[in-house]
Amino acid sequence: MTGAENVFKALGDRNRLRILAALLCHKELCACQIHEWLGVTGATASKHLGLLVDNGLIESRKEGRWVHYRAGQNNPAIRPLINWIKKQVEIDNALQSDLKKLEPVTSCTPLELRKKQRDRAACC
Amino acid sequence: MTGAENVFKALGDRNRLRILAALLCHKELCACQIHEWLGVTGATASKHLGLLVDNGLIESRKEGRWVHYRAGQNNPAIRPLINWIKKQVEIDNALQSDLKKLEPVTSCTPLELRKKQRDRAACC
DNA sequence: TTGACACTTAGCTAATTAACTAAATATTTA
DNA sequence: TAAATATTTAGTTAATTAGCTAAGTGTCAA
Repeated sequence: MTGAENVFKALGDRNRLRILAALLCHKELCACQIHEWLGVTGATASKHLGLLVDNGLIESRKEGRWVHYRAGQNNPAIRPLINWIKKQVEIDNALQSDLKKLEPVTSCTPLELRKKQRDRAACC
Repeated sequence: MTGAENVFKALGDRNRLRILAALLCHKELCACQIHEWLGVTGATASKHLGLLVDNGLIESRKEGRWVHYRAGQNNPAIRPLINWIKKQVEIDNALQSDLKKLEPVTSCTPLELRKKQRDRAACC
């Protein structure tokens, strides 16, 4: 019925909240970086990202074969909600240590990240 | 993991959002008034109310055999979130016309409401 | 004290959904 | 052009959950 209901449904999932939290402290992340960090298949990550986009919580920008995501800015109605979430993320210790694990992923380009993944796969 | 996740889960349900919307424009409602208006069994309404209470979104006050509910005020962290919801409720036409149907229920005491329900049951 | 009443808890069922694999689409590189 | 890569879509399965009925708890009134 209400748009708010769908927005809350989108936010009421651990992995989608993680994605939003990551984008609140990283400006822009590539789909493959997010999928790597989340620890789910690319298909699953893509679904979560799509849901967040549909509800205006994040935005995407396509660049060649990569899709970059950032926190939603274009919908002013949702701004205060995102600000509230930002505060909750900051005081959530578990989430903060979770976000630390993002750093090895964000410190290299999507290309380098892929190479690492290939190398890791080769050793098994 | 995060508290925010559970808050959003609680809000991501149509009937629980309806309850909160009702309490944002009625100060205090009895469980039986809410259950009547929602159109679900008392048990189901009770479960929804319990979930909202658990997450600090509403508060309850027991008075004899009745339990009165009101929007949450005691948790300052959640205040801005509730204010945001209030705005969304105001601009949601479907929800507004839904809330109009609350009036026949709020215009009589729990006792009178019960009597009406009995009369209605008797005629079938 | 007995019965009616308001609400909650327990247990079940049907619907929803998060995750996976496989296949499709789109883009780049050899 | 063919192969590789990044992402999305389709379809399946297992877990979650909103709703129900029935039973339990606490309060009030006859």
